[in-house]
Amino acid sequence: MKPIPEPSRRRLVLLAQLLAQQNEEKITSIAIQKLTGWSPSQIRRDISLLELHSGASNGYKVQELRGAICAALNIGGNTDTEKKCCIVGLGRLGAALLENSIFENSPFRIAAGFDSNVNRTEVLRSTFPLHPTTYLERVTAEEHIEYAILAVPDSEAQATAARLAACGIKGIVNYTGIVLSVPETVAVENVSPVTALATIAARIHA
Amino acid sequence: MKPIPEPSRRRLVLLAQLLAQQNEEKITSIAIQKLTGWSPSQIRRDISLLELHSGASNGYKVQELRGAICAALNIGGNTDTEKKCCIVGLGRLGAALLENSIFENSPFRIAAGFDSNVNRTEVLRSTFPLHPTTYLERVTAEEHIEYAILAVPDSEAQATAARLAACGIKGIVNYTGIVLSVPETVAVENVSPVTALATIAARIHA
DNA sequence: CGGTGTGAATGCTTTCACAGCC
DNA sequence: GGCTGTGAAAGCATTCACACCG
Repeated sequence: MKPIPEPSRRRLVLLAQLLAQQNEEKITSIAIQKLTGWSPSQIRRDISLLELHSGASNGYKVQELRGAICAALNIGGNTDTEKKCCIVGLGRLGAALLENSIFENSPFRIAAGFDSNVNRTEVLRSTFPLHPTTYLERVTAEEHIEYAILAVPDSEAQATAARLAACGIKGIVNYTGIVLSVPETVAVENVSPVTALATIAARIHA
Repeated sequence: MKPIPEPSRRRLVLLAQLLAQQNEEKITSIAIQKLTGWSPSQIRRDISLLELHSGASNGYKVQELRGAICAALNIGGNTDTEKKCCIVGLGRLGAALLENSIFENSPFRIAAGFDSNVNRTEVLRSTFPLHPTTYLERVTAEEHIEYAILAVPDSEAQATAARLAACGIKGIVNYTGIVLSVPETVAVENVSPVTALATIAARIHA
């Protein structure tokens, strides 16, 4: 399968999520437009990239389509494609993510949490082990952790990201207010509230 | 000034943030490449959209450039362009954002928090007022709140987003796992950990 | 009909390459 | 020499429009 362009990928990820929330058995590109605002031809083009060829001529079967998207983007929900993640930084924000229900029904499983303050790793409760950040390299290697959620204080963000990159982590979800510099082998998604607000504000007037 | 295309806007928002973290007095497009991975010609093109014409021929003055970006994207740090926001949903995640330091030195000011559980609004401490969600319409109008951070449970996400849209909110930062349907007058930025991880995972293999 | 899938056309974005400036 | 700013070319993404299918 040929590579799927970035804008389509981002839409397909959201589409997969949206289909998971759907009750109907079938859905048309026009119905998807109503939910997302994307144009029907764009939606059809995105889907055609999956080479699904489900041939159906009046709408897509919701679950089949969702399965095809997950397969193409390797974000399948079944356990054999499960991806291991860790949370680095267990302050208020990081600790809030320990709530495991967030990741239920997602292909991601949190396999470890880290904080440089040993107190926190001992006091907090969670369904997966918490370690001092000193063990970052060892645990990520042993557990084959691929993704990281970064929620350390801004002052430690860049240094921690560099360590994660050195561990061979494939992607970082960045909740810090810092713009990270990492090798291009590491994908970063910036989701700090301030960055997100600024992105929106820039769209409004600019 | 002509409208700035979306990909450029997203990069410029990050660039502004990155410049704020910089110590040097000047910076070149090549130095920015080292930090971000973007190509120098792309960076120069993005900056040229600002019509800064600072004419300098060996690099940009960091603070001047940052100021120009903030001005063009209306994300200025000075108090008169300050933008008011609210946090809706004060569970673990929403409550974590009460930590006001996150928004320090940003052009955004949290002016209110909401939760449907009156207990939480009374127990939690914060530097701005917390209200029961019943008052959402009233308070957003009185306080002229423009942006919202949505951190309610998934089951209430769509309904709450609809209410925010009806209030005339301009943008929503969505920390829920739900894909929101809102009128196109409302900008949405999806930053739930699961969506962010999925976007990254899709990039890796696809 | 009401819908999908897809060449072909259009419209954006990125990259190239070079004139102009310090 | 090293760097910016920008026309012009190349490369992508989106939209159009229509053949085809149930």
